[in-house]
Amino acid sequence: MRISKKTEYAVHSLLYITFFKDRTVLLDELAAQGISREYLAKVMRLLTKSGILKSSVGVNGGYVLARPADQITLEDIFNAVEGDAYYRCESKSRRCGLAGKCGLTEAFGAARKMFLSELRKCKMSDMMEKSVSDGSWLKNLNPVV
Amino acid sequence: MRISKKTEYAVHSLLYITFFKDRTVLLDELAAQGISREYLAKVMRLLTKSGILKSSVGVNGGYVLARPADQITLEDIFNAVEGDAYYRCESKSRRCGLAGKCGLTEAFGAARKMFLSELRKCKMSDMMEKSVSDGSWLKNLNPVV
DNA sequence: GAGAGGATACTCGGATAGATGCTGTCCGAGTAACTGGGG
DNA sequence: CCCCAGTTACTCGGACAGCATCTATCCGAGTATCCTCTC
Repeated sequence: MRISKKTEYAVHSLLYITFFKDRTVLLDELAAQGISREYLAKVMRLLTKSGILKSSVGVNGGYVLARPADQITLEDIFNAVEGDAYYRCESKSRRCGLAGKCGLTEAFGAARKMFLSELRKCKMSDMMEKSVSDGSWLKNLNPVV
Repeated sequence: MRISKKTEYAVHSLLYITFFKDRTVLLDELAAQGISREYLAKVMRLLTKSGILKSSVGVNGGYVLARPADQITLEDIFNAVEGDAYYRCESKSRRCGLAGKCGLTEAFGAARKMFLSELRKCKMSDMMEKSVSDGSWLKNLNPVV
């Protein structure tokens, strides 16, 4: 449930890839945002494994989106990157007579659902639009052919 | 945003205190659930500072609820215990041209609001009822006068 | 001109180390109620 | 009977160690394309 830097790295890289959607993007290009290259590689692998990206190895390899940007939500990215480990009441492993009957697991489970459903509303294509209209770097980038 | 053990300790202890709402409860009683006494003391202090509990030191000291159990929500407890540190996009500190314009901070902020509003629905008194009706330890406890 | 083999340019993924924050421990300080003795 | 000082029973809060996880680094392995050489 923690939001780590991995998610930030993933989203920014996906924005970049979305911008150059008609060509494969290199890891080095993405790392040029100021992200550790090797660490980013691991994040990209998570996105690839979960089917958000397609990667190809070898010469002319790199990354492309596996599906259109309006079919990728922040929830997809969050799940791919942060995993689905989550809180569970551990009272049973203590001398706690509640033995998980306190309803904590359920309450936090419901809260997580709301959290995720809010992330689901946020599509990659929306973020792309917002970033471009805010006059960000993406606007000024020249495709490095 | 992480849900640590502190929250679990806090909720279970508050349940105990709620059950014996007409007397002060000792730290040792609460720690008897199988929680490190000294660590729990820190959690209790967080709850006291945020106005959920009232504590008194000295002989006959201990803890009591600062307000009725139906006016204490899981959100109150969560905020008191986990604090309000939360995700902020740090792209500015990198060579990232997005400079925080990606909307990540806003998106996760909205998601957090939904998360908290769900926790707000869960009152201490509800959890108390649930725990008792599930035949838990609370039912069998004899007030240690 | 075509096929084979080597060079090149990428990603994959495991091992490892440092940083950070949670968890747990220790201990002295502070405070309020009780107790007992002296006036 | 009353007051005062000492004792006792608590919480407060800082310092510190252990540990898990996140972050970052290193490096060899694997793979696809391209280039060159040979026939």
